[in-house]
Amino acid sequence: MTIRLYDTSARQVRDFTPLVPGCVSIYLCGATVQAPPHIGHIRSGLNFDIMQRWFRYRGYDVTFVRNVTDIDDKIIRKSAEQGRPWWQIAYENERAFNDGYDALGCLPPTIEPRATGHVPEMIEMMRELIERGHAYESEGNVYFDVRSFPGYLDLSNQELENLRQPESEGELGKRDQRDFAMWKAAKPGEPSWETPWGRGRPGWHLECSAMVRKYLGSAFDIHGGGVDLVFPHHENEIAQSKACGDGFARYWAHNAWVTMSGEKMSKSLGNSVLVSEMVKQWRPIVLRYYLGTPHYRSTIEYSEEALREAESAFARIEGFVQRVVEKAGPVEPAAEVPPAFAEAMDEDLGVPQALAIVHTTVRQGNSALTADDKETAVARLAEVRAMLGVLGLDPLDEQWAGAGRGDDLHGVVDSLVRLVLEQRQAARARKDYATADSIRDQLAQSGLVIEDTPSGPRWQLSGK
RNA sequence: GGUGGAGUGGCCGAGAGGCGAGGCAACGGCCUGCAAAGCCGUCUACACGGGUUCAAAUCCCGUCUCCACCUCCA
Repeated sequence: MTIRLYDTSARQVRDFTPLVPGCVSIYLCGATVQAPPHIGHIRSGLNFDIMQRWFRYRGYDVTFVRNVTDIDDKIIRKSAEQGRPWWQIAYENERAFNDGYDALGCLPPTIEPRATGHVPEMIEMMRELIERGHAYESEGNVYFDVRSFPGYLDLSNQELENLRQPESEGELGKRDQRDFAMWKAAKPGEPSWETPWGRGRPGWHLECSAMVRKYLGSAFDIHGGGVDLVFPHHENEIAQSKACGDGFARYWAHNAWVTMSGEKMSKSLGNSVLVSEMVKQWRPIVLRYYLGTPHYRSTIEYSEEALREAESAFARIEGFVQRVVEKAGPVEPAAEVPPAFAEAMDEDLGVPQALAIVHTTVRQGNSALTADDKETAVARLAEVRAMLGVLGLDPLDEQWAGAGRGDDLHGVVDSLVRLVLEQRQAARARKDYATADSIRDQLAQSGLVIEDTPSGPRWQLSGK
C-alpha cells in the first residue's frame, strides 16, 4: 500500500512518506519557453502526469506546481534577432507547450507560475542569502558562493574539485569560477527589473527556489524534472533554498529522455521531433501510449516502427473496449484497479508491468466475449477502464471525446454504411460472395474496415 | 579526468538469485463462405570472460561497447 519512489539523492527506491499526511506536494521543472516543445519535453510532463494521477488514485490531495521560465538568454537573443518583445516569444512558446500537454491528455497543474511574475520573491531570497554570507553582489550581478554551502553537489554526488573549470563568459567579478549567477546585470537593450543592486534579470535557477517557497513552503515532497537538470539546475536550487534555511525537496524524481539514433533529442542538436508535427501523423492517445508506457527512468529511442507497434497494441485494448460497449452498453470504470496493477504502480510507478495487467485483463475479457459471457466481459471492461484511467489512456474518458471521432458525422456515416452493409448481407445470404467481397473492398478503399461477427457486421475507420 | 545510466529473443520493452512480464511481427491451429477481430499454441533471450551458489539475466571481479551530465538543456 506504500508508494515507493526512486530518489535521485538517495540513489535508491525509498518508501514515500508525505510531509503532511494525506497530501503530496510536487514541483516539476517545466519549460524554458524559448522554442516549441518536442516530444521529449512532453514526455516529462506525461511522466509526472501519471505520477500525479497515481497519487490521486491512492487518495492523496495533490498540489502540483509546474513552472514556466519565461526569461533566459535564448529568449533575449531571439527577441533581438526577430525584433519582437521577449514576452511575445515566451508566451507564444508557452502556449505551444500547453497545447502539447493538452493534446496528450496531461491534467492541468494546480498552478503554473511564471518566473517573471516572481521578481520580488527572488529579490527577497537574494537579500537573505547575502545576509547569511552565501551570496555577493559584483558589478550588478548577484552570485552564489558555492564554497559557502557544504552540501553543494550532494544530489549529483560530485566533488567541487572534479568539476571542469567553466569558461568565464561575460560573468565578471566572480570569487570562484564555479559560483553561479542568481541575478544578471542588465546589458543595454535587455529586459530588466529594478533591484537593490541595480537593474537586471533573473539567472536560471533562482526562479524555481523562489516559486517553490511561495507555493509549497519551505519544505515539500517531490521535486521532478529531466535527468539533465540534476546538475547544475537542481544542485543550484538546493544551494539557494537550503542556504536560506529551507528544508526544500524530500524526494527527487528524474525522468529519462527521448533519444534519436541514440542521441538525446534536443533543440541544440537539431534532432527534435515537434509535438505539433507528431499529432498530425498520430492520434494523440497513441502518442500518449507510446511516450507514457515505458518506465519513466528508461530512455525511449524514437522510431516510427515503435510508434506503429504502440498503435497496434493500443488498438487491441481499444477494440476490446468498443466491442463490450457495443454488446453490453455503457460500462463505468471499476472503483478499484486490480491488486497486481496497484502493486506495480506502487513500486516506483511500474507502468510497464501495470500495462501487462491491462493486457492480461483484456485477454480475459475477449475470451468472455467469445464465450458470450456478458457479465464477465463487463466486469473486465470496468477494470480495464479503471486502469486506463490511471494511465490517462481510457478511450471512453471525456478527455478524449470527439478526438478524431467527428461525433455528428459518425451517426450519419453509420447509417450510410449500414445501408451498404445490408446490401452486402443480402449478397452473402444468396452466397454471392463476389459481390459481398467487392462491397467490402470498396468500403476498405474509403478507409473502413468491415468485420463479420456472430451478431452481424461491424465497421470502423481503418486508422483506429 | 569525475559522476550517473544502459547492453535482454526478429523488433519494442519489463524483471533483478529459483517459479519463464507484456506487446508487436512471424508461423501453426480454432472460428469464418473468404477475410477481419478474437482465442489457443510455437519461436524462450539476457554484451563478453571468470567467480560465488544446490541454483545467476539477477550477486562478485574483470573486459568491451554505447549514452548522458560536468554551468544552454525535459
